[in-house]
Amino acid sequence: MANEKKLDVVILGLLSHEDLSGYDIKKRMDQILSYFWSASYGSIYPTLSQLVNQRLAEAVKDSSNDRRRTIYHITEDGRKYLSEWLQKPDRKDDLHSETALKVFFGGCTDISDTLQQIQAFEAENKEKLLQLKAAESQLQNVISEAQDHPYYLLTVRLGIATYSAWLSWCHEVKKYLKNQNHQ
Amino acid sequence: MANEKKLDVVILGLLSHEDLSGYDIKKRMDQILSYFWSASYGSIYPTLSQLVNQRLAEAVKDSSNDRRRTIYHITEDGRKYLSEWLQKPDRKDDLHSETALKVFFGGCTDISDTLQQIQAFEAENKEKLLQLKAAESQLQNVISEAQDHPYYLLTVRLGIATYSAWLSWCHEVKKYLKNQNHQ
DNA sequence: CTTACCATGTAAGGCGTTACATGATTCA
DNA sequence: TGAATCATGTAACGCCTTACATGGTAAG
Repeated sequence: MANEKKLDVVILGLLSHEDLSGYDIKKRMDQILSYFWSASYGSIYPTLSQLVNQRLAEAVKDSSNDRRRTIYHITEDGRKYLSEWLQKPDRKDDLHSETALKVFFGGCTDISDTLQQIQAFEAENKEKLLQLKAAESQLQNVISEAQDHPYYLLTVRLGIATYSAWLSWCHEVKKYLKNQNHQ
Repeated sequence: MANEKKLDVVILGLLSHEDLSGYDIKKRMDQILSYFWSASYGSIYPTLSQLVNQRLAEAVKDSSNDRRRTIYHITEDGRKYLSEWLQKPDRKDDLHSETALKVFFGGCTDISDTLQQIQAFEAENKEKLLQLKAAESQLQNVISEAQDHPYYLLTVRLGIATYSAWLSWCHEVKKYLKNQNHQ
């Protein structure tokens, strides 16, 4: 099958800007990609070894630091591989939503249960929206300083658009459920 | 680990309305859950066996038809299990977006490549939005006929909200990229 | 008669998480 | 000196998809 695994290109993408350790990569992913991509150490380190085996990245010892630390550097082949992936028309965009599932099957439980789920979902979305708006402001201040910043900003805007839409939906669901509850 | 697998409750949810075969379940999921949940036969059939082993569902032979066909019926334990899951506060809502990834790393390739990705993404979203709006109209016509319809409608509204937001984002990205291209 | 759809199921293998294991360094 | 953070890695295990295997029925 065409490779379903995308962690390799995500890592190459991060390495295309700067050399990073496995630990750094995890941090970057948690900070800036987390709302539409995630990975654990248990997949990051093996993928890094694999990238080295395929000559898409090189392991470089970090001499600037006492700590045991391996930083990785993207190779020319790695850049080519990344760029080919960016040109491939295959894309998959999946939403896996347990909240949607719990609303969908809401008829099987009390309205108050579904209402609680929605309120929790709403709170999470508000929190994430705040974070993304903070990131947006920061990026707008430094937009001209690096070539990649406009792309980061566009991605943040996707997050903002998505969470805003979900928040509106939460209002709609709450309104409906509360109305039902009082009848 | 707390069970990550949710296919069992999805199937129980579908069985809570009507008895279904594995084949029916797949069809239902493709038709009405596909934009926020999916599954293949390779996971549906084993999960059905497992539900029977756990006494959450029963296998019933279908006598109304010549064809070999096993339909499944939810048990009281199954309903209890579903309802407990609906009350549990744990929820996970994940967006896995390769389009976002391709925009994020857009600086590593030509603007025209990213533009193409966005145009394809836009076309897919328009298509899905049309489908959901058709589903919305249908549901609004029969809203009072079954207790679950309002919940289905709310879920469809989530899809509409999400795809509309993504379409607006596509416009924004296109505008930015085209502007860059002409400078 | 052949295409499309109905219908079920298994095996191989990929992908990823969690838990575990280990140990250094920094800061209070 | 103890907690937090830096840092890497493996093993077990779970979940899921794809591909394969099989065969019936309806409609044109």
